[in-house]
Amino acid sequence: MTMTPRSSHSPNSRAGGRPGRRTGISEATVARLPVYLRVLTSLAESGVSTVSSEVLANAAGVGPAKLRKDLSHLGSYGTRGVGYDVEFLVYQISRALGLTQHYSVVIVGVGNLGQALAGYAGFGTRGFRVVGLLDADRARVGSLIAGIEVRHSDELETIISEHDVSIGVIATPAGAAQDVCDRLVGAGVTSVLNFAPVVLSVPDDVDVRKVDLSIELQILAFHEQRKSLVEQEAVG
Amino acid sequence: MTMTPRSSHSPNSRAGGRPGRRTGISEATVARLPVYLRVLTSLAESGVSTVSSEVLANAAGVGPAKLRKDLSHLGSYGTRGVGYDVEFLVYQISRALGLTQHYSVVIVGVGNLGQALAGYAGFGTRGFRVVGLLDADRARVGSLIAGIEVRHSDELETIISEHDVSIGVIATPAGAAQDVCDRLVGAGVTSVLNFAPVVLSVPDDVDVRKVDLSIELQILAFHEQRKSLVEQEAVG
DNA sequence: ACGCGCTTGTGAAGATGTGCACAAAACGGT
DNA sequence: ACCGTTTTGTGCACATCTTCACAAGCGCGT
Repeated sequence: MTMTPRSSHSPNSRAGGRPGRRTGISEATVARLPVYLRVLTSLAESGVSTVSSEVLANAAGVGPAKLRKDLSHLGSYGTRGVGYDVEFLVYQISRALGLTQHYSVVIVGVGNLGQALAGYAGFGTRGFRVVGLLDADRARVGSLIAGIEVRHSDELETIISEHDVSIGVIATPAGAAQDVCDRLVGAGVTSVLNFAPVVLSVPDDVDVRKVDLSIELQILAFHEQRKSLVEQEAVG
Repeated sequence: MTMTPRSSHSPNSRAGGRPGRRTGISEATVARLPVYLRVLTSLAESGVSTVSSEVLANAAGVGPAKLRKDLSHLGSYGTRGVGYDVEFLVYQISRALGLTQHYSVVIVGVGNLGQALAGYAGFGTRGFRVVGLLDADRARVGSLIAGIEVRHSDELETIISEHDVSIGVIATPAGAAQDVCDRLVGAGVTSVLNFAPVVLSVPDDVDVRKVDLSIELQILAFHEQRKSLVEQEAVG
């Protein structure tokens, strides 16, 4: 066979290699920061100005020690004996996550899922702006979804370079996903959020995150099965 | 305050405590098995009857050693010097995940996302059957989505007990999610897949998995930021 | 029948993530 | 000014996950 035996077997790999060596923030922590951020935002709206690690941790569904360790990676915000200043912490987490910058996003595939994503509140707020809704089906082109006009996939490269898009969301059928991904990457996108049930292959300097409904269901099925096995054993 | 200081701070907790002690399959492995399963199914459809760990691992986007260790937890299927029999492995993984049983699923919330989920192919196949589509909005009740009639949320308990539903999918707005979750759990559901951007609290014997679009985006933003920092440094 | 090349399965080492327990620090009341 | 209470920040031990490296096993050609 002609294919290189050693293609790419790094999991979430990005350019450098080791996670978090530069920033000191580990992958696991990064995955939890958005949760803290949401809880904090909600607290701020409720007029709370200070939280303890215990309260915040409970609201976020983690242990207090983990929370404190996570936050300590950003710096020593927080006052001993008192807690954390909500607004200040919101700002610090936002900054750590890079949400003080603005990112342009294109969504490719305007089926039910694509429409749901386009309308999703989380996209509009917090530094993300959907600058393109693309679909291969000309019947859908021209319609307005969440105030954005659907354009044809042919315009993918144009839109990406016009708006300096760095994040692409793939909500196409499985068959089209790799092609779309290649075009996104070719046009300069460096982060991809993939909803299609396929494993995408990309260069090392591109990040891919996968959201896969059927995988989540299957994981739940595993635990369901385990529960019923335990039940049977308890009976016997 | 009257609330118990120690509420629930276990991460994905289920009844027993330690993960995988009974089955010997670790959480990380379980999360990858569905990926292998999909790749294998696709290979089987292409007429491939045998794969090596290297080929399968590349197709699944993991390293070969990890793949072999994962599979070794299910048993010693696979032949040294040859590889794995595709069909046999499909069966074994399906069995390990509990997909040889059938699960009834209800989807609550029939907005764009709920509709996308209802139509999603992964739900119909592989042991899952959507037996209920529920919405609180009477304007939507009665319409047909993916061949299933939308019923009113009031019927939640009825449908769950009639069909012995064990898995509930929450695709409602954030505000309604915890109430819906409580009702699902109250009616006997033991696994929940949550798409609403809130942290659900449930009894220890109920599994919750969360899918959160805005969290995924924020994680990508973090890596984007890190990339641009590295760039700057390279220039300076 | 035998040896050679290939690929699995796995022990052991290393990396990453988690939880405990306590010292350090800040506030408030006296 | 000081002491007690509260809560952070973190060193350390433990658990989990990943990766390496290689022995054990299998099939094929001779």
